[in-house]
Amino acid sequence: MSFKQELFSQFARVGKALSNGNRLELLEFLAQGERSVEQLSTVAGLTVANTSQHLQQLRHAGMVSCRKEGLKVYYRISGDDVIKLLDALRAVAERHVSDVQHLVNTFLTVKDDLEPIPRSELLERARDGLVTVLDVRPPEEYAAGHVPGAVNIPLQELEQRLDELDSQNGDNREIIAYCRGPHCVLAFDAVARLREKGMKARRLEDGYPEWQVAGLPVEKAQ
Amino acid sequence: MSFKQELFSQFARVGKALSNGNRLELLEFLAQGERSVEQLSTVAGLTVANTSQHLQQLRHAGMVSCRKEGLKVYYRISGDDVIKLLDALRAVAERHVSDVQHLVNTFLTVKDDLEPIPRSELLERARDGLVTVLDVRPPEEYAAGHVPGAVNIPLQELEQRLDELDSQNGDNREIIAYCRGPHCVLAFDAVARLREKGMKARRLEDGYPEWQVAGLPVEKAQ
DNA sequence: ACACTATTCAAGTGATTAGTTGATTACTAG
DNA sequence: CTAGTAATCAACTAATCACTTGAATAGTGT
Repeated sequence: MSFKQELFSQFARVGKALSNGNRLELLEFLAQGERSVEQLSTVAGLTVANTSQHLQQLRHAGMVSCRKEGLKVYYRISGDDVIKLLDALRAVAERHVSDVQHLVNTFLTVKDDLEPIPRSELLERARDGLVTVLDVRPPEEYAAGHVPGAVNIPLQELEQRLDELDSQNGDNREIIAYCRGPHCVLAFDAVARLREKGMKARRLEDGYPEWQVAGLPVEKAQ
Repeated sequence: MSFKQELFSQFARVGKALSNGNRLELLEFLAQGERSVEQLSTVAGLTVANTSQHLQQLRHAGMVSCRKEGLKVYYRISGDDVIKLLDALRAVAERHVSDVQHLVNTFLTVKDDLEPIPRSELLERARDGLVTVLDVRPPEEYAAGHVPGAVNIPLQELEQRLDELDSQNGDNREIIAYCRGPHCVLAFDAVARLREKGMKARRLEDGYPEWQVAGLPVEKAQ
């Protein structure tokens, strides 16, 4: 096999890693931060073994790295260039694949007004990795329990820590902010400030307590 | 099938297009400019039928478009975002896949003791008349577009046409060679041969497609 | 040593993919 | 109309891939 062919088939190895919808979904979740195999398997709706196999393919393509801590193995995206690659892929897909355009238009932009988003809808979208969820309460309250996958940035620190949101928020996804409850002003404020910065932001219809009481899944600091 | 899965499997369609070495090679050639199916099949060493099938897959993924003129069908990259995607793929492959690093090191950087020159720097120096720019691609590709002021001498003819370069190159100015892309071996080869002749030669960091996409000026045969 | 958990490995099945071959379509030139 | 060319289509084989299942490994807590 010639050098050229050898080289192209190595590139194709990275391409192969991107050739399966489930793997792309895993990558999207990993783009949010480090996750264990089990977390990934539940969130993607795959068996643990299957998830493990996909993760190993990604690892062989050099797109993710992992670290063992006790029983668990935590996977993470292995570099910013991988995020850039995923964004480039999305850009091509959105621009050229008409079906994607149709899907995105139907499901996203129609509902993209100023009104707050209901809990039920947030859950789906957050699980699908389509939105970034922002918890603007103080760290102690966040630690005691929060919407799964939510990023915690207290309102006072929002301006300084905008970059953190940006990095989690590759292609200007919508940010959904929530706080203590439907009459807590923290989230209103946060949305207003994010919109000033040109980001897409909306408020969750109500706050964490309502979420919890509704029996929706929560995450806690350990 | 859920919206989420639908969306990811559409993205995966683009990923699939990148999952085969022959298709990546076809894309590299198409990044130089429009090509007929037959041209592509000979250059990639595939049968015409096979090439046609690969091209159709690329078309369904929205990465190439085509145009029929008489008997021939000419394919082309369907947008700059596709070039960016290919570069992002290359970047990830280079940085993370150890085999690629090994291949590149073995075949390329050994021959490249002096650092390649970045695009931005070349533009200034060429404008100041400090360097001679050498395009070692075949004449057809050169005609379709090239770096302004570049001299076109295909690699095979380099030895015979050294005098042309000399005449353009009064006081032993530096020669900057470029070709199809950062992994195209043509420019490496050219630099090696020029150095054997005692000339000062370096390689442009990447190739014509990247130059073009970067929005830098290009020249075309009329 | 024991049970228990998170992950990986190994083997198998059905689906998908790459490539070959020969026929078919669309167009041009005589 | 006929011969010839460029590309595509259709049918097929071998290889690869996604996913499942059950067993194996590695680390924790008792």
